[in-house]
Amino acid sequence: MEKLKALKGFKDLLPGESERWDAVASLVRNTFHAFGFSPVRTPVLERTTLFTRSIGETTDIVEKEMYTFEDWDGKAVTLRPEGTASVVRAYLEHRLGLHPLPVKLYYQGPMFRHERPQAGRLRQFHQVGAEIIGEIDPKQDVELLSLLSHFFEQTGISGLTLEINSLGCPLCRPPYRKTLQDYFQVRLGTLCEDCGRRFNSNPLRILDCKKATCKTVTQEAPASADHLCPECETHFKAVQEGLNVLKLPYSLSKHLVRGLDYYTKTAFEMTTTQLGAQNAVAAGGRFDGLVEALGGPATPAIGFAMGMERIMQLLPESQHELPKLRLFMAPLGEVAGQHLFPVLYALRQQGICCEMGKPSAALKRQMKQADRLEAAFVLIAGEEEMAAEQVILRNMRTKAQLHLPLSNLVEGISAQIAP
RNA sequence: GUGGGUGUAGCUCAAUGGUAGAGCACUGGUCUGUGGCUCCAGUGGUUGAGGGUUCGAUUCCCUUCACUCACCCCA
Repeated sequence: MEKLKALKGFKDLLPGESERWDAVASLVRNTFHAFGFSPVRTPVLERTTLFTRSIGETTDIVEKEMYTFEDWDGKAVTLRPEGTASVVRAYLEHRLGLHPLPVKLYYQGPMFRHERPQAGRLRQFHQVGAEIIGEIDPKQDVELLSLLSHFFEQTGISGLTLEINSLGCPLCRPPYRKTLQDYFQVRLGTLCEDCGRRFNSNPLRILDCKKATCKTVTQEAPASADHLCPECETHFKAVQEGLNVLKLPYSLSKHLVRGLDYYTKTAFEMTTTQLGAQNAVAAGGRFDGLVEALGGPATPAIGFAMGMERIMQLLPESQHELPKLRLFMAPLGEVAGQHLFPVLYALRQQGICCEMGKPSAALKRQMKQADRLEAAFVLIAGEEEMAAEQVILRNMRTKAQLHLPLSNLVEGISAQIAP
């Protein structure tokens, strides 16, 4: 029989690692809440058109990476490859724009792209994202970046760089794109094969080609930040000033581009050098045209997404610590076992993490089990103790033992072992 | 989709053209009601799968699959 196993690019999260994910999730909750963001959860399955209209028909994601299939009613549906489109869809569907603007939302959950797995890249991966919808003010850009920066500070991850750029808007991007194509037109011979393709499909992409030969060509290429319309230029300047006021470190990256079509103006990435080729830990930008493109009123917005798997790889070891077992109860014989069983339940109801051994097992064996589970305390209830209406409570670290009466046992235990 | 690397016990890895071993882990004993340490023993592998060469293949060759890294793309 064929061995059953998880699909390529899909991973199980086992005890040990799961707790670390929970810890990061709760850090997300606290941090994002402090910055005024509310959580949303949207379905993982959406109509395919949501993504083709938002991400862009000709992007690689839409063309060859989406898990798309026909639903029972014959309609094309897709496992979401990213989160922003769904959030905007929900924003429009539930008329969240009727709330005071801007609306600030965040989400976390699995995304799906059929790519070849490699370091920091899976087919089911997890993102945490935040969006500010309904406000064009560059202060929103700065607020969002301050959240990003503060969050990573809280994680203890070091060695991150915030890079920013401006991609322009529908007014200044087309002429810039033309300028760029003119520049590359006469240099096509020196570009790599991939860049030859990009020249027509997405000339901006040539700017972040990794090949050395292309890099020498792109070095002198015109930068979008130098070809902005007055509005975009003012906006970009204001963002930089805002970052300076908050003393947030960043660097201007003239050749930073985005993979999804909906981005405008401010674009940014949080990168690391410790993760191999997949060096972006978080990325995002302004998407002032997306809400309208999905059928809503013209509404400016900005957001980012962070890759959970990449964050987990960078998280310092100190964050791995697991909660330990507080109490292990070792009954010797059925009488003790039956007496302790309700006590076990009562202690757990108080939120105390405890386990109980098998009454038929020898004390030595139960002690060993308690040790393996890293129990802080062990409760020993043998025949002698039961006859004397008491139990022994042993502190495993100090080896100190004391007797507790059977009456009011739950209270007696919790008073002794409270952390 | 393209290219490179690697597949031996649950984990980390040895070894040899003559049908496999260690450490860790696990189970038990040493220790008749008190854990960690020591020592001893035990469980555990059709050497990823299929085919070929050979008297004989885990080792050499081919194919395939899986994992992995990189390209592409992207968080």
